[in-house]
Amino acid sequence: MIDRIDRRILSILQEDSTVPVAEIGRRVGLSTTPCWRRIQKLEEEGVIKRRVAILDARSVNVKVAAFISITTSQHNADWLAKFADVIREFPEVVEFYRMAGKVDYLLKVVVPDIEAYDAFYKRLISKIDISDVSTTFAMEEIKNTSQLPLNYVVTEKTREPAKE
Amino acid sequence: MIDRIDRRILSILQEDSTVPVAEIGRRVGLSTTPCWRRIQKLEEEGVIKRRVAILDARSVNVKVAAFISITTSQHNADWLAKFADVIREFPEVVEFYRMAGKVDYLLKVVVPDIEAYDAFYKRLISKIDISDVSTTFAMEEIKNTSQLPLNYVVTEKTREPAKE
DNA sequence: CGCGATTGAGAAAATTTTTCCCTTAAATTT
DNA sequence: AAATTTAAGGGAAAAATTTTCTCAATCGCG
Repeated sequence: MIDRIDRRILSILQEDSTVPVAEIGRRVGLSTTPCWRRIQKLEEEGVIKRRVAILDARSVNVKVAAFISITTSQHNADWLAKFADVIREFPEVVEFYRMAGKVDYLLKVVVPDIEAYDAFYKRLISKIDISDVSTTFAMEEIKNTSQLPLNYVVTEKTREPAKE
Repeated sequence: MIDRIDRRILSILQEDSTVPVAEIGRRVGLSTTPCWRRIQKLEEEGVIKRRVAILDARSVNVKVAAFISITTSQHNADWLAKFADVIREFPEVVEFYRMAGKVDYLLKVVVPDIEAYDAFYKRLISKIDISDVSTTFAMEEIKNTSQLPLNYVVTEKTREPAKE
């Protein structure tokens, strides 16, 4: 079970995973070893999934983000499995959800520009047969974070009321 | 300018930032020092924005993702600035875009369940006056990665044709 | 009360990052 | 084409950090 100290550790690592364990320990009031063990445990339990470098979209030339809403008449597991496999092949697709409601699937795609989007789109529909598609483009990215809110974490005995 | 080696380094770090510099060097055919210097440079230039821990949404009790489409009659910079500030306060909002087309803004929000979504929604509309809102829920997260495609990176002299 | 079980701490070992100094290769100037 | 600067790589050593090991304190509970 995650406790308050774990939560603070997670908060720090979500923000910046380069801070040394000793420093994390200092901030949460622990010495290096127990702090290190907690982090280790959080990794083993899968609470921490991975540690990654976050790149600047502009620098890697993907300045345009598009959201693609897909509605399909196909609703069986096989079709979805195939669809999912195809999608996973495209590195441009950074998010992919099955949705409730009118739209069946939602994709977030990143590409350099509109032309590249069009090229991507053609490749996509050539690979898989989808009936109804609609795309909207993001003009401005106001917020985009990998940090999940930690105020809903179930800690020892008490559910905390919302508060970061 | 980013070259092929840099791109391979970025690819490795995007996937797993815990691999030692010496090992990265080995994989890209460099010794530790020049590899380390390249990484340093990529950080200074802002190509690498940060290094973070990615948490498991389930483990931190945010099992539901919702997309909120907002249409407003307000279209001036002041209103947007205020709106953006309000939104940034909510840790539940992990993405926030200004869109082209019918919908003005798109938010991605993560919460534990539908009730929590409703509570969030009430807090949101109490803080800011928005006219037209529509929410759709993700039933299944099929793909969600922080890894940007690197096939569009402009490397020395030649633009690479699409190929991961 | 005592007895595991859990959690924390300090010191030391192992690994990794970072610095320093030197060599090579490429580019630029004359 | 020679000379000179500039950029990039490499090895070894220093510094910092992670990881292991051993031991002490604390807590829950029969």
